[in-house]
Amino acid sequence: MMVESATETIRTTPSNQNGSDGGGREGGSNGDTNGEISPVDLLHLQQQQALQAARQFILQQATGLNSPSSNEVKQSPVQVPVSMAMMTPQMITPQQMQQILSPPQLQALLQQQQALMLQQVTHTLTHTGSSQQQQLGNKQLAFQQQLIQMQQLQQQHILNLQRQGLVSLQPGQGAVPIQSLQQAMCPTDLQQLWKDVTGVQSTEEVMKHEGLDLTTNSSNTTSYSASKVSPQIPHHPLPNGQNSVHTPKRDSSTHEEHTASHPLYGHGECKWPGCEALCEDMGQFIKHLNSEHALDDRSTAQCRVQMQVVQQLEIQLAKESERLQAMMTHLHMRPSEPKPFNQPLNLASTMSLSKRETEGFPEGLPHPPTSAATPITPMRQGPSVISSSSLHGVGHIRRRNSDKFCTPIASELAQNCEFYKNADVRPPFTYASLIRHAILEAPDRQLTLNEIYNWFTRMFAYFRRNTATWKNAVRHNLSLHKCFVRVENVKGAVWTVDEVEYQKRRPPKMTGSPTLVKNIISGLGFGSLNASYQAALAESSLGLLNSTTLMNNSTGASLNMLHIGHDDVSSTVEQVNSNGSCSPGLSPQQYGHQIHVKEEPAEMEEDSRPMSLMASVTQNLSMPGDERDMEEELPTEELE
DNA sequence: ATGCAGCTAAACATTA
DNA sequence: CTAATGTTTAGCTGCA
Repeated sequence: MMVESATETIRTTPSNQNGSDGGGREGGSNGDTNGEISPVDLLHLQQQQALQAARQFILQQATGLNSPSSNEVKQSPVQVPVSMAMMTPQMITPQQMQQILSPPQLQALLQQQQALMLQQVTHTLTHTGSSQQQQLGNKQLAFQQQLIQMQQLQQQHILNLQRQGLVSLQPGQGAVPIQSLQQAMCPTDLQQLWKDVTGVQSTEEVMKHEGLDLTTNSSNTTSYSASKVSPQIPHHPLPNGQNSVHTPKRDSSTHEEHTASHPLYGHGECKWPGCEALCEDMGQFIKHLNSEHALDDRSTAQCRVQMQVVQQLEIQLAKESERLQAMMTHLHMRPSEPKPFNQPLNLASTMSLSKRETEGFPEGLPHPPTSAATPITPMRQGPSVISSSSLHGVGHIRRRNSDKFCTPIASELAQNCEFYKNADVRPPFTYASLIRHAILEAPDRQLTLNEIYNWFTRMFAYFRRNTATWKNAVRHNLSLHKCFVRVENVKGAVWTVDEVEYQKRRPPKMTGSPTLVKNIISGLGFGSLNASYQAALAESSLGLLNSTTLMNNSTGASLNMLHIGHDDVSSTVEQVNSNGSCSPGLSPQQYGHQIHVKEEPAEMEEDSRPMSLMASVTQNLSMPGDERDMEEELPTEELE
């Protein structure tokens, strides 16, 4: 989900755009052909083309141009009342617009454009002969409906963004810093906005002209290729597409544009999709534009197709961006940030895969790629993103290790708290460890069953589904494990943790052998990298370890290895962990009781999160101890 | 091969 | 009676 991290997305986008721009420009400047346009360039160019066309329309209409001549005027931004948008010259690129406008402003812009168009339509209608009034009236009606649809669409989009946490703005809200906008909105979102605009415009055009019904608005389901091939387009789609590509906005922005440039005109050719008509000069082009590409069914259809193209490309871009994020996540591993997203996801998923899930459940697989979808989602992933893996819920993941000793779930959780809250990823802890953690976090170290349930759902997105299953498991664990003591209370029964029993559960585990770390690393199987990492490890730098972990995560094999290592390690370090890190991430409430930690050995989830690993490692390292410590720390728990 | 630990599922009892 | 809460048993899987 989606969730994707906005940041990453954003980052990606710019780069893509830039890259495309750069490429596009060069190629585009030539105007030529296209021989080898990369998908990105294509996307970029087409989007720009569509956007510009849309912008033009708005401007034109705003200026009152029903007449052809007015079209020519398009270049002057002039008159448009009000909004920045209006003030914005055509030449401004979407990116620029994005930078200039804050989310609220963008929204306002869209609304204004719509309103403006509506007004114009109305105006036009008013001045039209009575004979046509009826017809126009119908058109107007249709147009208005379309506008409404567009608005709804936009609102919906904005809401989605807000929901995803990508955008915090609210329609009426004050201006938002540009930066926030950029951060808040992922490229696709911005594109979507533009798309909406474009769509509106096209719609308007249509309306203006013949009353076509653009019912299509946005709903086209056709695929990119399909749309391109769509019968509606008389011209040669393919060539056009390419041309269009070439016509990058950049052209417009460049020198040519200033004087007499038109987004749809470049290198002496009409860049209208499917049209390669040669035009000696701007005047001729304008003429051609008005005669050949006036508002009619065909143009409308082409516009729609273009919209679809843009849409498809946006989707593609989003996917690629997600992939990139996932890749970066694996390779970069940002140590410090708690962002759950990245690593945790991967880790968790990977871990599970490596372990058992692989066999039975697909959980692991989907993650990497999917996770991105979230989105990110965040939130997505995400959110959502992540979700895929967890869905199965079923699988048992095993956590093996951790439970055995107590674990420093706290630190883990603390670090990846947000991640688990948003990502539909199964936590790598055992039910027992989670329950214990929940209880210990409570102010009085006791919780009712329902409160435990609530904690699970609050802390883990994963436990917001399949409630029957995990709740049953929770009850089962409470009853089964002696460490959970049921205490009759005035209000009813509450559950407490008997630390002694809990620790008894698992024997102090094995001692970590000094070699563990080494094994782990080697297990990861990094070639040369390993060497360096190992060296780093030698130095006992946690950071390195973290990275290593991440790296591992990326590869299944490595994961397994890692996993193993953890198990071994699992034992003791908890104290360290508990002391330090645990609480940080936890919510205030949770905070309270981390103290206990000491008692338990620190276990970490095995496989799971790199973060935790890192943390633990760090702790261990920090200690005078050696590998042994490491081992202990490494332990991870899985839960399932 | 065996035992342990953990997970899921389900049956059943008790209580609110 | 229903739903929530507890208890217990069974079958599986992974790991040591």
